[in-house]
Amino acid sequence: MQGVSRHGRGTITEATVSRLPLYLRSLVGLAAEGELTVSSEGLGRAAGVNAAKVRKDLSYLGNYGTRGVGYDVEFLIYEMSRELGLSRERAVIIAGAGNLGHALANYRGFEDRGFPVVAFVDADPRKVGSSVSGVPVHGVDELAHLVEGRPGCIGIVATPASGAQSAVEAFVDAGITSILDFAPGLVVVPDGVTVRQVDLALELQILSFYAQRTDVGVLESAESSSR
Amino acid sequence: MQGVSRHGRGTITEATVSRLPLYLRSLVGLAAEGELTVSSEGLGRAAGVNAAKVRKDLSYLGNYGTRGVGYDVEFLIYEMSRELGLSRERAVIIAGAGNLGHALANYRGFEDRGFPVVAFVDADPRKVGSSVSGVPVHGVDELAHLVEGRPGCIGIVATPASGAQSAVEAFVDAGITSILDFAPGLVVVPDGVTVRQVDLALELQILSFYAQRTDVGVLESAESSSR
DNA sequence: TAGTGTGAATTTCTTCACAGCG
DNA sequence: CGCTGTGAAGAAATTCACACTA
Repeated sequence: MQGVSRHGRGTITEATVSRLPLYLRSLVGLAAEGELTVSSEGLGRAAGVNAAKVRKDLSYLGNYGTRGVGYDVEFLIYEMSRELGLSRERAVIIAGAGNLGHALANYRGFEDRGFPVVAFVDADPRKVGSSVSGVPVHGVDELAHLVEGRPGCIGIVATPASGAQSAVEAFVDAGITSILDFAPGLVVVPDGVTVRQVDLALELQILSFYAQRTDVGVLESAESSSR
Repeated sequence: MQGVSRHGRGTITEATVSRLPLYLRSLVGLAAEGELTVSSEGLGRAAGVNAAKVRKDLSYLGNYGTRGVGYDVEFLIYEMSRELGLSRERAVIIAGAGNLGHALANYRGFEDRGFPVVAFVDADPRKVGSSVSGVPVHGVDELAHLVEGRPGCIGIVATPASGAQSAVEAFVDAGITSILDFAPGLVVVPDGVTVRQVDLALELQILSFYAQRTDVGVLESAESSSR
């Protein structure tokens, strides 16, 4: 992909965008420790990223550093939050009030970071009207109404795989353009809609690949001491 | 990173490794629909990847295709499973028997895809000895014993952020080298240990960035019909 | 003929290295 | 001097395009 065009200077690439939240997380930590400024070196150490990359990434946001000193922690938090669209809260609506949905609704980390879970929607009429950890369960037909007055809210798909495509379509029809999808399988969306998929079993399979290499290494080292 | 060296032909790159499970998922779906062979075009469509990339990725595994025909679905499933180290089950141990841990233990998708959740470990002595959805909760000190006789098993960190580093260390000390980490924050591991981090709030922040671009577009299109 | 396998071209991402500023 | 900001170099990943073959 070719980078995301922007208001200010040139473009921010995908790779950079996906690291900004990482920096933000680290900066908040540094601020909590009372640090007033931080160098690219220091921020890199905190975020697990090398210093040159930090500088290049931050340079996309503007010239916020001071040569010989570093970056002002609070100021950078402010600018980065703005860039990430975190200046205001974004409501989260979860499709699928099952196990995973419950866990997500209970997860404090969302609300804490400005993403309050405001509602479930579920296709099962028996669940509609109930409420889970204080979050009400609505019918899918109420989605448009839920989105109203909550511009820029985010949808989470926590349905079984079979329900994912229709959940996504319901979100899109209701005007939601940012979706986090936990269901395995391909979903098709129109242009202008962003979907990020988190497939947990798929993560385990990737780990399995690397684990196997270790397995082999262990077996090998029983015979020789090869790497 | 520089690619993962291999037994057979050259190397498989990181990017390719992370797509293999995607192909596998699609192939299993195709097999269930009774497809016997599939072209790179068809597999790409099913996996959401372009055909040239599919061919290049698969060529790392070997010359498994037939010109003019495509790939044998069952055979490719077999070879890919082997490559991913899925020929045998890999037990999963979850650190942290909280909300998220519960949801993960209940998630059928793990067991179904060859990753049975065999145990929790938790630092809270009040939880030790109990069991959640049929999965027993052990003390951290029992970890080494749990890993014994389960080579190549995988650890999942589902603790609060504050407990993540020590959970990871406990896993590593017990001989686990593949870890899926749901806690936000940097964890440090020795060489030879693979950690994949899934930070849910971070995913939402990335979505927020793209959502903001849409927001702006909406505001703009109230004045002009740009875009 | 349809579709693989792969060199070569292209694009994207990372890292280097250093001029220049506070 | 210390550290940013950035061109330029390098590496990795993607895409093109086509020779080749079952």
